[in-house]
Amino acid sequence: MDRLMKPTIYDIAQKAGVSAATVSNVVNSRGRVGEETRKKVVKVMDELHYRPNLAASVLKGKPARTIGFFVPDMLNPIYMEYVKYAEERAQACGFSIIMCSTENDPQKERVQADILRQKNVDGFIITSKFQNEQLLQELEQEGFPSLCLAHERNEFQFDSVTGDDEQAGQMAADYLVSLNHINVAMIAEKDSLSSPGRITGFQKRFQELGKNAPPVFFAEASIERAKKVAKEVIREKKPTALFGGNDVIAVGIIQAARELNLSIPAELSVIGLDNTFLCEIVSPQVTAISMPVKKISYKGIDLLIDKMKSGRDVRKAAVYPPALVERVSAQKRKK
Amino acid sequence: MDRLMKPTIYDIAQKAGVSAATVSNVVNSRGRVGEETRKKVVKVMDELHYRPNLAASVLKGKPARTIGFFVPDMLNPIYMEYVKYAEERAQACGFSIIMCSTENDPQKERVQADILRQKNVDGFIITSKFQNEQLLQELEQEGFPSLCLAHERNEFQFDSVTGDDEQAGQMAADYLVSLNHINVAMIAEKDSLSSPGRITGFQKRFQELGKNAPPVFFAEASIERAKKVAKEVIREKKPTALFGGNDVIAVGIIQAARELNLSIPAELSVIGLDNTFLCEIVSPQVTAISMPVKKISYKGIDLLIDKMKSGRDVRKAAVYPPALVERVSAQKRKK
DNA sequence: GTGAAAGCGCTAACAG
DNA sequence: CTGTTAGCGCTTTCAC
Repeated sequence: MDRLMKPTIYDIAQKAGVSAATVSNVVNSRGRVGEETRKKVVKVMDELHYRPNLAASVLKGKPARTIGFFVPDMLNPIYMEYVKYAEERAQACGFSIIMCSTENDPQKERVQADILRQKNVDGFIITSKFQNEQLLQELEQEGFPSLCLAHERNEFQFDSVTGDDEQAGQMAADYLVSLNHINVAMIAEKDSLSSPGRITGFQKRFQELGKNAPPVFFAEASIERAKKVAKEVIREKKPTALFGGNDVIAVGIIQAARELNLSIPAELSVIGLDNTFLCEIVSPQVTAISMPVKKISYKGIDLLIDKMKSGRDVRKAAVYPPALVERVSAQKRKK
Repeated sequence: MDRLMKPTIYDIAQKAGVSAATVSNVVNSRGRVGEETRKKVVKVMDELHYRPNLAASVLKGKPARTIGFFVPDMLNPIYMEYVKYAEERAQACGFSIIMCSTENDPQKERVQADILRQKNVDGFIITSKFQNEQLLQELEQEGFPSLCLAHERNEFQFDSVTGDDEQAGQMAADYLVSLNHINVAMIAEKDSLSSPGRITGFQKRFQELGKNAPPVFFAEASIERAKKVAKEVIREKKPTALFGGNDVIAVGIIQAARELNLSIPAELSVIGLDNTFLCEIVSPQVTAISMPVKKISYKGIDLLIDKMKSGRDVRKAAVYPPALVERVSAQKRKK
């Protein structure tokens, strides 16, 4: 064996005086190998710093132990959190995560999905509505293991793991009502698959409690945009409380209030949804309905791996309940 | 060809009436292929939705077009920004990024590095001091393409791309001095490889300007920890201005001031370093010395790819100058 | 300009 | 319990 080449199974076999098959068996703890031989082989592998070449076993049809993870925007705190925990869990399960930022561009989605599949990635996790419906259809048809994280696509057979958006909306409503707020509005993220549930839950709950359903306004997922919309809403509706459909929007509301010299929570109560680290960074700190991001990510990885291994074709969907995290951005309405 | 199997070059070759070698040549635009044949082959590839299997070509020794990206903590905004731009650039260059969160654990560093190399990753980008020095030595010895992003390791031969930490510290000093602040302190990140340069630049500049070098205190890289240290410093030193060695620390200072009922910038000026999105989220928005994160990431990817392709062994290091971004957290000292 | 053939490193029957 | 063998899909001389 050339001293510069990485050792192969054959080098190990030769040096240990066994066959390549035996080495392979040792590496994969498969087949019956005598304890003697096993030890010997292990010893040689250590000495030579043997590292199996995954490309070869992948070529033979074994899994690449790699997952493609698609996000529209890596700098959005909510996606960062999903990524973080997904990677954490994947690592624990012996998988790696390839990041793919798509910018919501169907073209990029397609190109990256193709590349990842050339790389024999075992499955995809998709964290926001893919723009490329045709791609989704192909994935479904081929039965390529894919999972929707933090959103659902009922038209497709993909597994999904989400927080309960409707319940989250409901909880926000309950909380605001318990604080005596009547003149309330919601600013929801435009084009988000989470928004409909959150809106429905919020409005329905108000009605169930015998109040008018609060109006809903829309903003894109950026603090800047949300701030702009919030300013308009505040000026026109003069609400005593505002519900941000996600944390980024809640932060936009906070900034709008500041620029309008409205004090929070004295003059305006604000409640967010997701409970990312943003809530603790801004001031005042934001009361929010918390989505169990870590649990969702972990379960997403688990379900996807399960799907890859079992090859099951029945769809699985997990939904986790949100929870209220009280901080200081909302208070009882002053008489 | 089985209708369920992914097509191989042989399937393409057969259907196009040529040999596998020719198909390979077409795929890689290599060798001489007649225009006629080329078109025909391309057509068949399209029809069959042919997607080359990277595992096979990697096995043959071609690059996997994948980079391993190590971060200690994905939720730290500065790393998120580095990842974001690195991925963006890598994508443009036809590479993918595998994320690896190490939590500064030498054991994890080792395990993940081994796994990535089994996966035939072409190179590593390391964003903070690896704890596992032995691993670094091995990488260096084997000439495995690796690059230090946003820090340097002069003991090793790795390429590096950084912002100029010393100059950044200097600029912070200049700015604070220009604002008439004399009673100043710095809170730097403990155990960060960026801190020494930032500290040196900051202190030296004060001395060059004929002032006393401001004292430096240390905090770990978390808002919580920084806040705690900041409170102590404020109580004991009663500074008129505080320099946060990075944005996370600056935010900790802001929160400390708030809890101490000190108004910023009226009673305390604060300046951060890095200029991540955090600076715009907190209030008041933070004046900061900005590191050109995007440029650094882009260059890091470019250098690493260059290194992989050229196999050069001379070390390259790029350093980018910081810039002052004025916001509202610092102002002229009141008489 | 195109094809035949060997082999990258590993796996999985199947023999022995 | 261990070895032989035949590929996985692609690349790359080297003939033709």
